[in-house]
Amino acid sequence: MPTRLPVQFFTRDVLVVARELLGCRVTRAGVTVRLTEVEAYAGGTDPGSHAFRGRSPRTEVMFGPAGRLYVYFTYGMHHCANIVTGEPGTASAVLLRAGEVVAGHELAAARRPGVRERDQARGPANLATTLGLTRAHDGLSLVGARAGGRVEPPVTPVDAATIRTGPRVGVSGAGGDGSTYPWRFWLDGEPTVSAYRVARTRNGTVG
DNA sequence: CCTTCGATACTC
DNA sequence: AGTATCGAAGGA
Repeated sequence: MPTRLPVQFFTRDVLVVARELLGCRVTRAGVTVRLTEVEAYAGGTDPGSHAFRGRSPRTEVMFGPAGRLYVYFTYGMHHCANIVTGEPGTASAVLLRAGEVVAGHELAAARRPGVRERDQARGPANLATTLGLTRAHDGLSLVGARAGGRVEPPVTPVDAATIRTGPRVGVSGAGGDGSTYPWRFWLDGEPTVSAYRVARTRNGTVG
């Protein structure tokens, strides 16, 4: 039996959970990814969070129990996956930004044909695709008996000295300076960590 | 390696 | 109108 992380792991402060998720293995739909990069979003108190402006049909899952997936659709074509954290009502979550495929390579390759193995789950939308996640899986639990996937602790413990932090990617500051907290966590030296991109606003559009 | 930029449709 | 992105194209 795999050693699945219990709901109590996720029902803690989002910054603690985000840091400890590094090196953990997420399994879903036949593919296992070892997480190398994540970001924390602190719900209603965080201008960078989708939940900052309160409840909506899209963000409903974030307000519920920990250990469930919050999957959103963005840029007209991409899905990104989060794991809900904290007590119900806090609406905090950890965005899964990148990982290394460690099992289910054939299925992963079928979902993203023609890409190098390193890039299979490099970037949040690529990771979601590799795990077969769409809006249809919003609310899917990774804990408990009815789970539709699982999260396991690292096989070999993560060396704390390799953990890095920095500003979150693509959070442009639309909510003000507060959206640039250093709440991105990654493992130094991992080739699967996504390239940092500065937020870019579309120009040339006239309303 | 780096940079810029278009695709695309949901959300508020 | 803005977006928690990606991949192609072109330059160094």
